[in-house]
Amino acid sequence: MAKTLEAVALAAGVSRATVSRVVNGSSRVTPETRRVVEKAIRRLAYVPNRAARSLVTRRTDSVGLVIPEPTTKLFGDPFFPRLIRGINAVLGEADQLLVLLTPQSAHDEEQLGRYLLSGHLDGALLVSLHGADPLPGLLAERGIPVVVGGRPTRGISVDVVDVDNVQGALQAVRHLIALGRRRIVTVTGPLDMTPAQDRLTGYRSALEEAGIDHDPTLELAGDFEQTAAREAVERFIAAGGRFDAVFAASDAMALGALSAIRRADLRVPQDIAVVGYDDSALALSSDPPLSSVRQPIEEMGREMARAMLAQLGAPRQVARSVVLATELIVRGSSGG
Amino acid sequence: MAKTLEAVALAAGVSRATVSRVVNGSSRVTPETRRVVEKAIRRLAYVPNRAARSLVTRRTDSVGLVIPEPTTKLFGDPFFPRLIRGINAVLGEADQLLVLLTPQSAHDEEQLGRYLLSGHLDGALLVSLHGADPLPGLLAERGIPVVVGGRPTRGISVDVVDVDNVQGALQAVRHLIALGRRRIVTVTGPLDMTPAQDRLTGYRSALEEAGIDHDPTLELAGDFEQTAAREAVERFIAAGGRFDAVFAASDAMALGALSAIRRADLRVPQDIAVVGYDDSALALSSDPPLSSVRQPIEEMGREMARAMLAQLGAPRQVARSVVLATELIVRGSSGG
DNA sequence: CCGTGTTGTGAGAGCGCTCTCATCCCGCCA
DNA sequence: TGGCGGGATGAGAGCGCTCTCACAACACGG
Repeated sequence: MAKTLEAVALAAGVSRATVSRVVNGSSRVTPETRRVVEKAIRRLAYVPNRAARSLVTRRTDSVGLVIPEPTTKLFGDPFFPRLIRGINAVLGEADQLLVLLTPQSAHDEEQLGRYLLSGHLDGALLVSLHGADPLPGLLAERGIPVVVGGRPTRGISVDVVDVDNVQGALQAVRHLIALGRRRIVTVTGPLDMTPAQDRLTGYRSALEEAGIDHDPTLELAGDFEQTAAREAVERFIAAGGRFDAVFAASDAMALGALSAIRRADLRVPQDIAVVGYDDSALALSSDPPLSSVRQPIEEMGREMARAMLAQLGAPRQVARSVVLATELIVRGSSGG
Repeated sequence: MAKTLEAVALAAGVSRATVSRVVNGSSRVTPETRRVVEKAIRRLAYVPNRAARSLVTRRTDSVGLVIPEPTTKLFGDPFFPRLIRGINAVLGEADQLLVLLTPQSAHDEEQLGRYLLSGHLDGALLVSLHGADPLPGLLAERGIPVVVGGRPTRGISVDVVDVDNVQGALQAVRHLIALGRRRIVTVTGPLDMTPAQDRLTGYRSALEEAGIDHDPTLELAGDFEQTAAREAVERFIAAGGRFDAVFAASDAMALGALSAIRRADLRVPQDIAVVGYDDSALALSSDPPLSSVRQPIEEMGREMARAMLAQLGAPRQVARSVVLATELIVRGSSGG
């Protein structure tokens, strides 16, 4: 039953220490001894006891992925599965476990802070925090390795892996401009979130570099959800707004725009070209299918895990920041 | 730094054993002693060392959630976040951690088997396995607590939490029948998966109880994806098939049907009423919005966690099976 | 007043592992 | 041939906790 180091040592005719050395792949062991030990390990199907190891090394070989409640709601789509796949692909190779933490209240979050602080987990991956979440700062301060996915509002000094939202929006709007569109409406996300801000910035830059005058009435406020976007576009049309394209900061909002446009008896893409953001399942299922900006979610997961491993390996250096490129997928809604 | 039991004992003027008793909420401690110890614990912000505890109790207080690769692809939508929220809500209260395992190959899966077997995790939650995955049987055999989400094909004796797919389909088709529809097409999922089978069963039962003759040509084979469904319905129409409603076993397929119907210049819901399954984001965003069967995903997570805790608490009894009810959400696509 | 039972508390032995030292062995140079 | 350096191995001490057992203290019946 109990496969212990001891048992392996006995079987291989060496000491515990030697087996330990072999298991940990470390240095000074004769090739021959190593072979013998490895055979014994295989024969006994020995697997090290994580708890015992943790007890002495003071590492748990597991990192937490913190998904705050609001986030859970926001992300539909295969965001999480993909992110997690990416994270686990890298973590798995390093023999690290991924522990899922889903604080559902401020109280939970506080508890979670203490939890992490007390060394139950080697580090924490935080995704898409809202505005001024104190968690990353708190943890980083105490020396807990932290990697944040998505740029947090506050300029805290932690490792960040982000998708280039500015570039994504830039690509989308450039595409519309290349199609000859000039009056391009954008529907933004909630502007207290950095992705929303960045996408708006990208939109503006694209217009600017094309020498198109900035017209604030073309910037409609949305919240990443479909309904508000539809209403915003309806209001815009009702107010007599002229436009020949829409760049929505999410696919759901693009669908909202689509339905407003259709009600106004305008055609997509002939009259109005539409581009969304996320390249979600929605994009493919809409009619016409939505041109959209694809984000490398899985890669983001991998980068987060890599950053974490780096921090675990080496004492904390300067905070690094990785920004991943996006890709514009052109489909029917922008006339291809 | 090191908040140990010892330190608390010292501070409270008692022995380690007594502190341990207090921490584990167990029996025989004078109320007064307990008070003193609790105060010391609070003052020192003591948190038990999980590794040390595991080492002696042989329990890790964490359970694994196994998400096989294919599953990851299949589930879009907030399926995972919701499931995980449900699981963690219950697990968290019992101070159990959720560890995410995402085997990406058969090799990984084998490794995972050994992993679980070697006592690194107290139990495993498995979701939506394909056909004859040997994992649940293997683990259950070795006495590892296992809870499967979604009924596996093989009749293995493990705890199962499932959503009532038969009932869901029944609700959907009854609704169509109540609307006066008689020639109801169904687009099925891949029939090697139990949800697909069950939904087909529900469809047939509904027809039968309404005394509508079973017509196999109305059962179109799909794969839960949009494209195949659209093509299937297109072929059906091209072949001169008559119908006045569609029940699709997934929202994505319902959208596929929708687009085929539209191309044939038929109106939804006037000519053809459509009902989907999953009540995903797709359902809301489609035009018209899709009537769809909603599944209690979060509740499913909670039930899975509860079943797991029950197994962890008591030695293995007879396998239990929990089936959760679904709810039909009626929207525009079936004419309200 | 002693024996017995009951209850709260303490002492101490590990759980399986890592890691520091000490030890041993071997080759090599003087 | 003796001494020495260096590399491979073993012995042993914990890591922080739980849990068994022994013990102390007290109540109570005979």
